Amino acid sequence: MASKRPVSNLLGLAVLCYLSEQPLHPYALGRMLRQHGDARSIKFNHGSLYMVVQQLARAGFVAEHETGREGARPEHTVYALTDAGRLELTDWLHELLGQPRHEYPAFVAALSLMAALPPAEVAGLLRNRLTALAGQRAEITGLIETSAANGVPGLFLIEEEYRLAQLDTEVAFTERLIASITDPGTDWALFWAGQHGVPFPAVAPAE
Amino acid sequence: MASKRPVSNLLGLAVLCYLSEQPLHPYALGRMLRQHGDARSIKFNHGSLYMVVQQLARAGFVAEHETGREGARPEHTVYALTDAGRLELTDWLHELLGQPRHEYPAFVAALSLMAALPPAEVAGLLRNRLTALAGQRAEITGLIETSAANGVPGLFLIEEEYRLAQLDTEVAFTERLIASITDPGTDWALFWAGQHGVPFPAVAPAE
DNA sequence: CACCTAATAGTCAGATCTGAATAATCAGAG
DNA sequence: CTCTGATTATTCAGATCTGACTATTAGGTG
Repeated sequence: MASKRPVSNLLGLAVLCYLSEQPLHPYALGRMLRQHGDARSIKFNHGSLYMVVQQLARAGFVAEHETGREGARPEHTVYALTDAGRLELTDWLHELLGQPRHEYPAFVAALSLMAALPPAEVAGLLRNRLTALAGQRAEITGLIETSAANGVPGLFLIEEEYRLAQLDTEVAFTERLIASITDPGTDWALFWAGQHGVPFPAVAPAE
Repeated sequence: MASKRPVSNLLGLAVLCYLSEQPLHPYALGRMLRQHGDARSIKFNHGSLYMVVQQLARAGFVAEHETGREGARPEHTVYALTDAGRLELTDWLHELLGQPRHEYPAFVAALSLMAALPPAEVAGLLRNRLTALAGQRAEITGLIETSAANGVPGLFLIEEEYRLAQLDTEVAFTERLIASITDPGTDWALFWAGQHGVPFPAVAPAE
């Protein structure tokens, strides 16, 4: 389903969204993304933007609106949303909001392979992680507070609230994990210690 | 930092990890990944595997060990970890465990753009999401239980525990969000309703 | 024993992404 | 008034990824 979309890059969704307001040229789209803070939620890359707009145009979701220049600035091409584009926008949002998709965060990968390091080392690294997470947390709460103070409605900060919630969960999980590793009472701490040097035992998998 | 690595694909990390045990050929690596359940944590693609092994070889992290055949099966090339590869493995794991990196989950993107849909629609979609999340939750708990019953040590299931924690947080967040949307008492519900038709107001950003 | 399905092993064209480069203009320092 | 650095606007080569394709063999079924 997800891969059946002619444009899969989420940057494309943002483009459709902004163009649903008014026609714009790629560079202006990039500016909006940065100003609105949506670049924090959607991976933004100057090059990719032009790429994605091109893809959207090929798929018929956007069309060249006019090509001109403003003042003495370089020439630019303004794109506008098509009807197909408007449909794609709502359909895409429906999919993303309605059905969770399996994802692959880097930390999950690291957790699944961490047995390759000795336990004490992992515990130390996780402690470093905790301080870095505290920094991230401060950044987000700061952003939320200053935004609220500037009168930005809460509606435009939900993604940060979500991130904050996930962050707190990660902190709690990491603390528990460190405790499990350092506490010699748990069963797998000794298993791990015994195992080391042979990181992956031939354990029969579930199925 | 992260982008300075000659091989950035996390599949490469898994390859280094498995090869730290014993030399293997790409197809066998893929089998391990699936059997160990690590394919749930690391995006796995048949084609990418050969790609990544090639990249690792070019970077000097793995080297051709021998090339032969087993039984009447097609010929295959076995790769082994080099010293540089072993260093890269530990360094990479250190980075991933020690420092969180900013990521871009699809749901975050959707949240930041959901204002483009009318609030009632979003609430309905989020309710769908909740049932799907319950399904995912059941899948994970099932996997953890059967694995534990089969004697797989907890150490090899932490990534699922992490996912579970994040999932629960997402459920709680989604429930709260639905409540905020449907409750007419919140400030931004009416803001949203009033705003619709003009999805993105010209709100002055924080900085 | 003929047939079908699944597993084994790998290749490759085409799509996509990234980061760097280009080039012009504006705003402010000195 | 000229130099510097930031902003505007876009392009593109090279790296990377994906999904589909080839080809062989093992194992089971009727």
